Amino acid sequence: MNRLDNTLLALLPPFKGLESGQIREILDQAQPCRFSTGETIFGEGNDAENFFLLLDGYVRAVRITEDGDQVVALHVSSGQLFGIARAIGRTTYPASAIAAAECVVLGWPMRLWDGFVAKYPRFATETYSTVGRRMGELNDRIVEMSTLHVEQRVANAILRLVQQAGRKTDHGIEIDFAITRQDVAEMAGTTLHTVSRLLSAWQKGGIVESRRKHIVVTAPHKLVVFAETGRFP
Amino acid sequence: MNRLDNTLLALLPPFKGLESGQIREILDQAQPCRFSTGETIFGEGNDAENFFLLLDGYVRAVRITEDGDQVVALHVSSGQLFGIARAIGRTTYPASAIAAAECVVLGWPMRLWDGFVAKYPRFATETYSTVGRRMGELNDRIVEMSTLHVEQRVANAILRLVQQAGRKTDHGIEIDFAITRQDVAEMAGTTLHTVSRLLSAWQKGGIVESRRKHIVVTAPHKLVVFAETGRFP
DNA sequence: ACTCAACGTTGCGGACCGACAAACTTCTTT
DNA sequence: AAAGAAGTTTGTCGGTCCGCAACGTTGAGT
Repeated sequence: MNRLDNTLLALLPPFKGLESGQIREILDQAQPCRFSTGETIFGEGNDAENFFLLLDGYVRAVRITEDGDQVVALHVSSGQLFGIARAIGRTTYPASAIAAAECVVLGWPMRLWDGFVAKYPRFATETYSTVGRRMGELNDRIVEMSTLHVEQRVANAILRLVQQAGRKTDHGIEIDFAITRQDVAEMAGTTLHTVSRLLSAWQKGGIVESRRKHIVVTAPHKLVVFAETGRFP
Repeated sequence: MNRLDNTLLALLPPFKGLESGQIREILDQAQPCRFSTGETIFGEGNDAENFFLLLDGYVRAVRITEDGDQVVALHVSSGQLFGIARAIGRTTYPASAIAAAECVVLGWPMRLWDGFVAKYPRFATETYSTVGRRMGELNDRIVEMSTLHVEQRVANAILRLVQQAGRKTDHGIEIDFAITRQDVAEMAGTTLHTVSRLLSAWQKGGIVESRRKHIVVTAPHKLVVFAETGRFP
């Protein structure tokens, strides 16, 4: 079983270019783990005891406010590192990580972090560019929420999902994990009612098709134009 | 002149604990610079040729959308590093940096970055915790914008300013640089009209006092409660 | 097959807040 | 001192979008 992981790992950005001995060493220290949909991998505010690599599946990072509102901070797709609190100088996790689909995960105790950064140059650069990517995404969302209307924000949220978890099908690009209207609402900062209305309207307009917990974007280009301009082409 | 900087630098987190020889070395490579209010230090999207330390003053990081809307990403106060694109794996600046007051700045060419990270341990940890702090702030703002009303968002924006640039006066805590209603609006994702109305109302309620380009929070605690609950105590 | 819970849809009323407009104040410039 | 620019205040109007409510649909468990 570990043999599969071995070749797999060597292809991923953080460990690319390493010799098989080093890969073996990394794997020996890793704790492989499975999580089923909805399971919590770690909780907001917990001590950051481990850092993780997502081998397969999707992970959602969520934050919860005092009065119970959830906000989706980001989605992690396979091949990415997560729980890397240490990379931003934190000792606790800034958000909860919840499996958005069946997940296969490798975890390492945080005490190995400094060694990884020192020994594997790609690991360091990859973590920092991961942080940069996520920071850029947060920034973009703030700009969106400051300047755009709900319709456009929902469009952007769905486009972001498509980018991170899009899978081509006959009808268009499908989001590769179960996602509810409520989830989309928590990404765009609105209510499930509004999301439902918008998806219904877009379905009539031939932009998306959606069934329960599934969203397929049938006309991605039109959605992009709408997200940017607020009008359909 | 450099002697002053010498002792000054040794007190700041990134360079704390260094010997005077090392400080001298760092200073020799630095380009000191002044910027007056409103001047651009670097522009969004530009090649990240330098990284900076703010010795005195305040810097605003802003992003501009295609259709001309400005959004304030964050404020930098003295003693902090900025323009540290490299720390998040970027080769371009993600936002423009504009002097929000008279600024004194040290700049280093980005090619020195890796050396700094390797040679000065505090520099590395400090940059990553700076990134973490800013990321946390972005996250908080997203949560706010997703869940709170404009009134509360403006309150939070002002409290954030107070925290980063508050100066005690006889009447309360004053924001230490010139700031317009428009600026606050760009922080909270609203319009200057709404900010004006809110400040007027709060002034009548004895929470703030504001003149042209100046804001003094006279009852910080009340504002905190309002920011959290949406009601005045 | 039936039950129940989770998820989704739709209509309606109204609060919130942005857009437009106009006047006023403060500061800078010449 | 006068003119002008920049910043602020205040009012009115109307659209967006949220909350509430009720109902419909899908799927999982027994």
